[in-house]
Amino acid sequence: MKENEKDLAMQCGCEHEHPETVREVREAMPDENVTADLSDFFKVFGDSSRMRILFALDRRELCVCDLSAALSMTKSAVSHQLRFLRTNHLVASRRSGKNIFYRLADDHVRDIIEIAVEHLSEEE
Amino acid sequence: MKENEKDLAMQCGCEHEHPETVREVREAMPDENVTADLSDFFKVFGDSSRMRILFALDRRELCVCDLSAALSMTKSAVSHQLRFLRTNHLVASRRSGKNIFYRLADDHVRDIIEIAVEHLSEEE
DNA sequence: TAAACAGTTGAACGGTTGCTCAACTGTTTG
DNA sequence: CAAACAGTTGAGCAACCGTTCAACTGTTTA
Repeated sequence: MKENEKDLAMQCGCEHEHPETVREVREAMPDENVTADLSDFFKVFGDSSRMRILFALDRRELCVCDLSAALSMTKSAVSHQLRFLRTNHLVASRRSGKNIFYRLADDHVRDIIEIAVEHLSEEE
Repeated sequence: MKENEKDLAMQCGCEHEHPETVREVREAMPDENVTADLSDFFKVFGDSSRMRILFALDRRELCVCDLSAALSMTKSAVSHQLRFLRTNHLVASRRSGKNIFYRLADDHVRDIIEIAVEHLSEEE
């Protein structure tokens, strides 16, 4: 067993895995920043309150107050989630008098949800 | 103000939102089960360890030991995450002797990640 | 059949997260 | 300018989640 193969083996406290395979997969792995950014992005969709907000905004532009009424959430809770969504560039806003209207920021949201619906409908 | 409009207004402790809008959005909202299933699905992608596992398996079928070596995680941690992924039908497995090999279950994984990468690359 | 290895599982812990509450900013209206 | 309304924010709390650890199952091999 070569030195670098032994190193790889050390990683899991497991002595008999397949070193060639491990090295190949390791080298093909994207940078940790990339996978972290990706999972952070999906985290945004991974909450049912945010998902419901996205569905509502998919229908039409809405102010915080109407959103909170439509979803039966407090304005505060909605606002917290909207900030999250805004930070992740999924929604955009404009002020109109006392109201701030939110809308979906781009079409990726619709695309991604569409594929997810497809996947779920195929699950048995 | 009609009775049902007052009801909607009560929902957010806010008296002056736009009742027509609120009702329209409410009626168009998918069932709570649907949004819950969707967010549960995305939750699976919302963790960097699972994301890295998916990238590794996208490259090739792998046993738990090799996965854990390639990602520098304990076998236990990998196994817990694989169970999560299996429950959500994102990976499938086969036993071969002492090893259990995992692979991606279908192509939706690749599609979804592709769109996410696209979205992230457009963010400024 | 006993030892060695691959993988799974459940409990426990520490960190994260989503909500509530209360205080705040900013805009409009009297 | 003061009151009323729309929305934001930060602290605090409870629930959730990912890891570790140790004990376990199941397969192969000597």
